[in-house]
Amino acid sequence: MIVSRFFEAVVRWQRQHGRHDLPWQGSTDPYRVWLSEIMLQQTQVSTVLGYYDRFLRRFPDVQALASAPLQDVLALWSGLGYYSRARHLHRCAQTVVQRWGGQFPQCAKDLQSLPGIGSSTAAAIAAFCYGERVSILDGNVQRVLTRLLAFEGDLAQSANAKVLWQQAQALVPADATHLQMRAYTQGLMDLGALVCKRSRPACGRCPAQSSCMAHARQQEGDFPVKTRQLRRRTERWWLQVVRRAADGAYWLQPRPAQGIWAGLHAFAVLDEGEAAAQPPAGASGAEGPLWHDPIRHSLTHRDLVLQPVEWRVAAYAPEGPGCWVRSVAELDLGLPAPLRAWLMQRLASAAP
DNA sequence: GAGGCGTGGCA
DNA sequence: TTGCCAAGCCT
Repeated sequence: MIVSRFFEAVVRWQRQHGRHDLPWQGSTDPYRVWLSEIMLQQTQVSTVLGYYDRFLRRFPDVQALASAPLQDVLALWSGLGYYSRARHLHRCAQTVVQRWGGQFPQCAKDLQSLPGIGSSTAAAIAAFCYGERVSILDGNVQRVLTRLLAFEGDLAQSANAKVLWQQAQALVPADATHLQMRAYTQGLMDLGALVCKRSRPACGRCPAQSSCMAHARQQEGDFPVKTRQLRRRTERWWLQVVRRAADGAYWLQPRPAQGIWAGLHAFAVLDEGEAAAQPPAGASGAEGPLWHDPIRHSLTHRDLVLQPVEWRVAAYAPEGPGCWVRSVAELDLGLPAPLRAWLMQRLASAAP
C-alpha cells in the first residue's frame, strides 16, 4: 500500500471519529502530555480518568512535582498500580528541573534518556508536543499494524517487535506536519481502542479496512502473534496488623524499595503463619492474635492470599519507620489497593 | 532476553 | 471462575 494513504486515512478518521475530549488532549504542554502518557502505560483510559485531574491540581507543573516528597506522589498514585512509574515520574521531574532547566527535551531521543520514558512514550510526547515524525508502538499499534500487514512475527521476540517498529516508522511520511502527527498518533491509539479491538474488531468502521491484509483473509483474530505467557503462582502472606489499644490506630510501615508495592505503606508481611502467631517484636501489652478473613488479590504474575493477623498493643516501639493511622482522613498515603479497601472498611465502620 | 511489576474490566 | 491483558519500562 502507498505509505501516505494509510497515514492520511488515519488522520482523517481521527479528526472525524476519534476521541477529542480526553482531559490530556487539547494541550501540547509536555508536562501534561508526559503525565498522561506515564499514567496510561498498561492502564486503561477509564482508570486514568480518576487520577489525572487530581494529580494535576496537586502538582500543576514540573517544578511542583520535582520539589514534592516522594511519599506525596505515591499517595496520589495509590491504586493506579505499577508504582515504579510514580518513582520514575518523580525522578524524571527532578532531572528535568535540574539538568534541563525545567524544560522537557524536545526530541524523542533525549526524552527517552529520562527515567520512566521508553521508546513508545518518548515518541508519543515528541509527536504530540513537537510534531516529530516518529511512530509510537504500544499495544494498540501492535494490534493495528500486525493486522494491517498480516505481520506473522512473534512479538514476544524483541527482534520481531523491532522489525514491526521499523514498519511503523515507514508509514509516517517525511513531510508530515505537526498537526498531522498529532492526529495520526492519537488516531492509532483511538483505532486500537475503539475499532481494531482485541476481540470482535469493528472492521466495518475501520478507515483501513480495504487495505487490511488480516481482514482480507478473515484472520483478524490471528494477530498479533505473541507467545509469551507468564505463569501465575499463589502466595500466602501473613499481614501483621498492629493496633494501638488506646485509640484503635493501625501501624503502617514502608515496604522495601524493591519488589511488590515497593515504597508503599503496608502492614509488616510475614511468610510464616507461626511468626504471625507471635506477638510483634517491640510491642508491650500485646493481646491477640485475632485472625481476620483472608483477602484475595491478584497481580499479573501472582495470586496473593493476604491473611491479616491482628494484635492489640499498649505500646509499640518497632525497629524501622512507620506511622499510625486512625481515621479515613489519615489514609492519605501510598497504599496497596487491597489494603486501602480493607482499612477503609474498618476505619469507616469503627466507633470514633 | 526474559521476567518483574498493579489494577480492573471483560470474555 | 479463570485467563487475558491494556497508551511499557526497567533490570
